[in-house]
Amino acid sequence: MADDGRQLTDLMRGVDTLAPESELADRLAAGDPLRVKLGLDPTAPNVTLGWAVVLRKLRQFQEWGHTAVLIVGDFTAQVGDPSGKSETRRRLSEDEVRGYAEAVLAEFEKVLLPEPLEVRYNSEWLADLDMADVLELTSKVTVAQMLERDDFRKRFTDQRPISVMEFMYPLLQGYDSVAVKADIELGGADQLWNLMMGRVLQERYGLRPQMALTMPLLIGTDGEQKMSQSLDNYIGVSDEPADMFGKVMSIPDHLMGQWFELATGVPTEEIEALMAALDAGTAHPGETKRRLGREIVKLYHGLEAAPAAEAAFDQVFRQGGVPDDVASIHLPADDPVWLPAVMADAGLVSSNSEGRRMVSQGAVKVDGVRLEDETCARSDLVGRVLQVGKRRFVRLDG
RNA sequence: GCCGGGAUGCCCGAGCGGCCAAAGGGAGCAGACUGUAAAUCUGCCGGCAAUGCCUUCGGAGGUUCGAAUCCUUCUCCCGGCACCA
Repeated sequence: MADDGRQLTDLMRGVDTLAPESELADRLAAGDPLRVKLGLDPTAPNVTLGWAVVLRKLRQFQEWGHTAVLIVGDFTAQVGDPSGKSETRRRLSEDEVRGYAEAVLAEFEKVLLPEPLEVRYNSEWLADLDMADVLELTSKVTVAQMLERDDFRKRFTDQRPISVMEFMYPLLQGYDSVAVKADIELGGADQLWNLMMGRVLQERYGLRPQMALTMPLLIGTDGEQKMSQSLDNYIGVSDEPADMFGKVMSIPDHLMGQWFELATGVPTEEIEALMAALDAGTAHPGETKRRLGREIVKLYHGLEAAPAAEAAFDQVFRQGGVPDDVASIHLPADDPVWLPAVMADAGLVSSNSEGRRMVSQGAVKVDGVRLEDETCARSDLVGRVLQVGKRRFVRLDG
């Protein structure tokens, strides 16, 4: 196969860890399509760019003809993956999980190819395990092996609680690999240990053990922590183009390299050139970041959406203007009008007090003119745009 | 089961009878600066049309002129020890 080299290079782009390292090349050379497993726990309703890093890797495998085996962890979501967490995670109800699963799957389809794709719910096999099966499963792994995992060991030595149920999580995830006979499993960098557990279990169940391939964790818009919905530092793949672009523009500069690499399809050599230009000072960071924003918007909303998103962004931020699609509200009949209440009613601020603070801090503008007083003649407001801070707008109707 | 420790605002955390809407930090918001960002500086950060008033310190009672602070009780969490057909 003349393509083997190219295929391997392509598949290895951005990869954090591949274990065992040499096996993938051999398997690709053998020419059989691989069963590529990716498990997702529907614990939140959106798909973030962080998730998309792994998803897009899965898509790459599809593009080379391998089968994507998507495991919806409807069962495991109710256990809760403790990976990287310092404490026991809240358990989700069945209804929550089902709702999330549907929402998340719909978003996944935007990234993955329809073929070859296999979607499986892990309750299919996990819900039917009886006690004998469970004992069998638990007999395959020792407590010492469990405690090799960093977060478990840490909690153990710190004398913080670890429930036995949490020990079950990696076993169940690993059992998924047994059930679907995965050849390779993808995941975020924090999943490596869990993926290796799948490998161990497959071997003990007499199957060919899977490979593990992890992607680095995308840092969130705060520039500090991994992107996640619970930290609210994320961009969702379904975010509106303008919103998506704006959020990209707000990331710290030092994230650009990683984001180009992991969140766009820009070729590696080109990214290197971009980064080199930044280091050399020959490229403007702002311009480079705009490129990043366009690339990301393009990926999820199409080619035409990118320039439009950028223009909308400029209108608001660069020119301090007003976006095109501003919601309208009706002013109360009073005259003069007391603005704090209007802002609170419109949801621009959380309370009248907050509104008053905004006025006193000079954050409130009417048609771009800073407001000095909380009250304002009605005639000066009708038909104008009320702005709070940089990005909250509302049009005032009579 | 026994012994001990704990529950404070979005989070962490001080307070231990009045000076407490509650220190400090983080997060967040706003303003200045900028590249839009980061960094930095400044301000805000329970509610109320407001020099005051109202609701907050796990729940319910009580003591007191006065309680986040003291007492009783309940709920929940944590640790240690014991027990385990």
